[in-house]
Amino acid sequence: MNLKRSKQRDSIKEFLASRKDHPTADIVYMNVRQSFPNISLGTVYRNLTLLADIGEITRLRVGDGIDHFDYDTSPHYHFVCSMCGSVSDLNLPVSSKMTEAAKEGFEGEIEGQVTYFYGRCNKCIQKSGCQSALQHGLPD
Amino acid sequence: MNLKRSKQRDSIKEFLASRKDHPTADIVYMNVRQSFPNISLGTVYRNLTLLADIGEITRLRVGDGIDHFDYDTSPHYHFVCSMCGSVSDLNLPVSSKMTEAAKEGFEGEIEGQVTYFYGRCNKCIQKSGCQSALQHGLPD
DNA sequence: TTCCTTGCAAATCGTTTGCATAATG
DNA sequence: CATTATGCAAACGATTTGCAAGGAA
Repeated sequence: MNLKRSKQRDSIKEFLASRKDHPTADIVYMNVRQSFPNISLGTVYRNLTLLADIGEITRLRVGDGIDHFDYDTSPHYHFVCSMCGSVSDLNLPVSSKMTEAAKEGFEGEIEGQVTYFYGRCNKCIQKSGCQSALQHGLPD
Repeated sequence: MNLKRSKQRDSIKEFLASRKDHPTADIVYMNVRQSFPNISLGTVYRNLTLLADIGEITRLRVGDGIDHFDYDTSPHYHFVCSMCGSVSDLNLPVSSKMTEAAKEGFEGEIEGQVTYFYGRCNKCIQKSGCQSALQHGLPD
């Protein structure tokens, strides 16, 4: 399976690299369309999946049913706002202690763990004088 | 929002209580259908959502894009097999240390965290012999 | 010229919802 | 009786896929 460069894929990578939040496929689509008005959603999905498969980006599944994508593939934790759904990086050292602990007495191979934190982001706290009914599908 | 008992809902709860794995809506549907041949998938979804909302069961989102449901609402960790997709309980004490650590220096409210472990379950290890890392998101 | 990539549209998958009818309290 | 729950089917949103045409090596 040999890769051939494409301007669309380059543009998708470039856009992702420019953002510190973690855009969804649709956000990527809307933005890349400004440089490539004819690009299709399918192409965006195909490239995001491909880039994730070869390890150039990370696919984030944070429980809202929508995939988010992160240009930063180094291990770090994420925070998900239950009100607005925004995803951001957390400044918290990554520890493998829990994974190690989980291996104890488990008959099977534990390769890793997924952890994300949820709550209310700063912006939503400040807005919250007015009550927002919009809840995301995160466990309470 | 008053509840009225229904045989279908009882049956769904009963089925869920009988399983230590964490069935999807479809699995619940297929099984409950043996007692209620006319039950619809919609009813199963409606009841699972309702039960999760009132806290009688837990909705599990483990990154496979399919919701799993757990009759056990007490806090505990889960293991997801990357090969067969099965979800099982882990015998690992729940700690809030990570959540506490995450709150440090974060401008926003962290309410909790979601953690699950992944790898290969015992059954899949025995079936797969030597070929190990091949199935893991690598391009074909 | 090979075969990877694209745009487009249709298809898929899990889940939700509108509606008329049935069941519950 | 006033509501809530159901079965059915259609609608939904996110993602994938088949195909013919375009583009890179």
